[in-house]
Amino acid sequence: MPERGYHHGDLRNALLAATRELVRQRGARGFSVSEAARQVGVSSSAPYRHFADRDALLAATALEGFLELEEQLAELQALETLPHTAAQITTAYLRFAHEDPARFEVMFAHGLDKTQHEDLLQQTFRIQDQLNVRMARHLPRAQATQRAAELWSLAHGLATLSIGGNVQHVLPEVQIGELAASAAKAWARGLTQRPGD
Amino acid sequence: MPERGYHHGDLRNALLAATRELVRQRGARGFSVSEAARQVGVSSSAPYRHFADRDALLAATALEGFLELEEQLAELQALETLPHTAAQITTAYLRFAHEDPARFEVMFAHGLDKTQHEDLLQQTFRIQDQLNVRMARHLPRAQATQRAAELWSLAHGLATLSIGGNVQHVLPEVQIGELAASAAKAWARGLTQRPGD
DNA sequence: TCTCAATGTGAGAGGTTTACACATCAACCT
DNA sequence: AGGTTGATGTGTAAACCTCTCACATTGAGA
Repeated sequence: MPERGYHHGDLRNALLAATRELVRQRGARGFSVSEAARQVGVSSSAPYRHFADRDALLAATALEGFLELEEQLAELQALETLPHTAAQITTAYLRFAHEDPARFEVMFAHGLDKTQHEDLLQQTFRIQDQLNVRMARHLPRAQATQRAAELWSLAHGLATLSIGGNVQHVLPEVQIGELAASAAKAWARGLTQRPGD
Repeated sequence: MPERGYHHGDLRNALLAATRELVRQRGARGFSVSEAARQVGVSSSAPYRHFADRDALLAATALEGFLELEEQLAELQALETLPHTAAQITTAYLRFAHEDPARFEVMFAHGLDKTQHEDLLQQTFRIQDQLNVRMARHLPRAQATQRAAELWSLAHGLATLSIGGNVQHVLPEVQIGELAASAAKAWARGLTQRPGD
């Protein structure tokens, strides 16, 4: 590891990396700007040159998470039927959440006012769009947006409850992935059955 | 307001009330034990006679939330069909979440390790039971538990995304309640259509 | 070469959590 | 009555954290 001079050179990115790791270890609540600075080897006030405050640093790591989520959704290959597509998206979402639960929590922590962080809001829209496009392949255009929101809700609920350990204790034997696929397929089948009502 | 002597008399409850109000105002993150103590009129170390630490105080208010949620679910009258039941439960859940979003967040904050707070876990089970019973009215017994978890996930996802403002910005015109009912009914219809697969 | 804008440092103000020794008081036991 | 005691509140203080501000350092461009 190269000795560094007075200036770090890439502090912003180094802080983001340290933050992600710290959040992973100690959780969103346990994380502190000071410790991130310490880990990177700068003074505890240095981070404030790059991030307005603690929340801004967390928001920036949340943004990275949203970008990654968009990528992972984009990589999914299109499937034939709506039920399969719904199950595919749901399980992918679940996988992402389980990869780094603490960061996933940061991404949706209500503490971060998304209206204060325009970029976060934008990225949220792009993910919605991902889902819209995929729904539009199997549904009338007029329905797509609402249905996409429904699917997202289903996936998100599965993810958060599962991460929080609320499902495992009740259904230890069932794989959460199977449950997700089953719920998504049921929802999808129900859509095509009686579009009205 | 009566002058109080050296002892408060009902500090535990007073703290719970103050905590709920503070969490409602400043959010879970903005809440501090000190401020709750100040508000109640005791020294900042007094709360630790009643709660092991900050998290314990939050866990206790979360528990109150879970008890209230169980009550509200218990009050729902049984309906004829599965789709109607699913929609009814989902909208009730949503209503509860919107009543006090910050407390709802505290209830499911991953920061609180439910395995550390046995009572929280227990109450979670009782809510699952509520749903199980209602599902069992319309489905084979063997399915009920899993289906209840699916329904809970759907409702929970709708609630968290809606609270976080992730749905409103995408679908400003659609009432979140309608979206919830629609999703729940679709899911329910899909269940009865082709139980297998 | 000189200057300046960006970036890092150190000190410090003000807030928080929590431990600990001590104060107070209601209730209970003689 | 009078004394003891366990529960509950107080005050102090240590260890932390966020964030501000004046100052130091340095690379890059004029």
